[in-house]
Amino acid sequence: MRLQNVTVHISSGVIVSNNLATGRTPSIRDVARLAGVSHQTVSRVLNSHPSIRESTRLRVQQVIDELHYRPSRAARALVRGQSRTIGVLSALSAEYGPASSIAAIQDAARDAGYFVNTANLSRGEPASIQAAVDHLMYQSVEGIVVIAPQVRVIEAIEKLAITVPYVTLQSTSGAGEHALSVDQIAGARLATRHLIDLGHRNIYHLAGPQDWIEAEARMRGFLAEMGANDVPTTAPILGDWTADFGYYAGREMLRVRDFTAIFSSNDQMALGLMHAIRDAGLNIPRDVSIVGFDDIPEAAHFWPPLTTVRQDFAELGRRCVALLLANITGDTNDASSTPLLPELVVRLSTAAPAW
Amino acid sequence: MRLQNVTVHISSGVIVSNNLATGRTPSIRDVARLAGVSHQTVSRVLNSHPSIRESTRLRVQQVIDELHYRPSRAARALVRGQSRTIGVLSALSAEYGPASSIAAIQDAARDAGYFVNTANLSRGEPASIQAAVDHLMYQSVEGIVVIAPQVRVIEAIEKLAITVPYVTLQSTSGAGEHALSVDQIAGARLATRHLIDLGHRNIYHLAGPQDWIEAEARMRGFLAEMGANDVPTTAPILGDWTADFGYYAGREMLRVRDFTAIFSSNDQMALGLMHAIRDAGLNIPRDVSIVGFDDIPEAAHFWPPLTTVRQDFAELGRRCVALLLANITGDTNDASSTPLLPELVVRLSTAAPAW
DNA sequence: GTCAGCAATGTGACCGTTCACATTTTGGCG
DNA sequence: CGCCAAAATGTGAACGGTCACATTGCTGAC
Repeated sequence: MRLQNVTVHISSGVIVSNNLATGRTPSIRDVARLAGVSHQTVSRVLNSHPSIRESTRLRVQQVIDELHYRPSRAARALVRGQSRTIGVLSALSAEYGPASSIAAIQDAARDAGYFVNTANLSRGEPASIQAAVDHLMYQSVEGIVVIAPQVRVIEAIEKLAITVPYVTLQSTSGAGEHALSVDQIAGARLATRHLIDLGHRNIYHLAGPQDWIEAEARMRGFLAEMGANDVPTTAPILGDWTADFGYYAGREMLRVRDFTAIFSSNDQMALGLMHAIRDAGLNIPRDVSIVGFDDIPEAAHFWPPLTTVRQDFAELGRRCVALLLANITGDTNDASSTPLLPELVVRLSTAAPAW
Repeated sequence: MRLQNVTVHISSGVIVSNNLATGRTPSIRDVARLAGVSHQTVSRVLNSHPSIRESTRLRVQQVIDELHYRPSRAARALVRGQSRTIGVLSALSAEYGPASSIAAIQDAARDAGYFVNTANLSRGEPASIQAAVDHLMYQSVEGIVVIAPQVRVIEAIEKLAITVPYVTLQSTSGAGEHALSVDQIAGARLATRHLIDLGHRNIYHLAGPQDWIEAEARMRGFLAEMGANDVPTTAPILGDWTADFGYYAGREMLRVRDFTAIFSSNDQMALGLMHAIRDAGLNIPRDVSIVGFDDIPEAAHFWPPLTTVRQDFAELGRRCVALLLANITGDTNDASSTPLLPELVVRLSTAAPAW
């Protein structure tokens, strides 16, 4: 299982077979020697330089294949001064949304010839941000994608005066240059408008954690749409994205049953809400309508199937990489121009109010 | 946003301030010059060599801080011949289980001073495995964690004769040396036994995709427990892990309603099943009992809350890294000794059969 | 007072690639 | 058949660390 090196055969000082004398992994000079050319010619073959005779190219390539030679990434990075690596700074990386984006980022980066290194912020935040960024910088990443759109994380990053370009996913704060996101406000307005159109007037909003930028954006969208339709609002409840919280929040809310609909800031909390509402013996959507956000794959099979706002996490991840690479190479920023719009998916958890 | 280099001030050939003459990022020799020591002394400070006078260490450290000097990872990797990077080969990386494990792997690796590079297998499988492994090998990873426990992936990897240690997560195939997993068979037996104990005799099994090792293990556990209790079985249905499939499978199964319980190979499919069963006007658990597998965070809020088998993905990820690093450094394999056992979580989706 | 021995530091080579530049080969044309 | 530009290839020096070994300074035992 661990045969790291090419086997070696030396007999009376003469190298037998065309393997290397030493047990090292082959280098560009080994290839050169065996192919009867200079190391530089091999380098040119590797980088498909135009002025290489086809016959030479073939001969060198053959030796490369025989030796299973791979150029050393370290040596290349050293002399070129670039690592071809981008970093991802992520919180909640086990959640559906971030995980989907990360997967897409990795694919897109790989297609562009880049490597991806991820650092998580799972543990207690304070120094952890600094540590995570350090980890990435030590890896000499050429750029960073931030998928931890909490205000304090963004602030910390700006304070760190990072020396490489970075892009934040999902943040709708003014910073246009290095922020990319699905329009959360538009999505929240879609959801709210849907409830209003159905005839609801007593609508609660179960929001995400206060310092999450997207939670705040969804809240703003909710309030804006309510205001635009002259529907009075109560203060949103601040949750933590989990189904557990949704459940307990739902139980609290049901003590005073003065609403006919709830717009939840994500699908998990909506699930918890639905659980609490059913526990109370109420029917969804007859007694209470529920709208979620994200459209996780399970949402279509909740009971009842959840009306929610779909956003394309994968596309977001891809655009993010495009924007970041454009920043790195200095190209024009093509990708972020057209905004990414969320979409309302109407299922069975919403209906006109019974009263 | 992109001030890559230290600013430079030169006046009449004399370097003003203690910055570098060139716009380069500082190297170990720059630090040495400014601290009035040799580059080797700086190297020793960096690697906390014991025989360095405290005063010297302090002086060097100060220059390092002033210059914001960071050792070049590329140069270090080049001369040491090691990258301090491990690769993760993953399929379904957006799913809860794999995503949790990946996050834990990253944390554990970071704590051990390693970097993690992930390659996904999302696209069409055939050449993609080779490409993904190539990607990782080119990154010169020192080891690989495989979280794509499909038979063909494992086979492909073994065929590739990878020159670095690798560990497969979740595979219960005999290969003890580089396989680590929660005991899937035991978990499946727990779930099955639970249904049998409740009095069920007509139990279906909705399995995972055929070539997934863990799907096969759960199926084997199911069959073993059924056999041990002399309960006749029908052929398991092979699914694809998604809630959508669970839904359609459920609809098919309900055409002939000859069962009182279903053991689903994961929670998502169980959710789909429950959806289909309710659509048919049946009650869970009165008419049909359902057991899932994984205990995703949402399972507790399904309707009804899902009885399922919990496995500790995070712990699995951590152990995986421990095992891999032990393999890399040649240490004794401490971590994998005690098996990781899954746990039955009984909620409300199971009950004694009504008939 | 000298010298062994260790602590602290310095010197030069080397890792595997690319870069800038030098040199050789090739082919077309007068 | 010689000449010249362009094509093809070669040469040596970086890149920024670490390694092996050399050197210096200091302490203490005889």
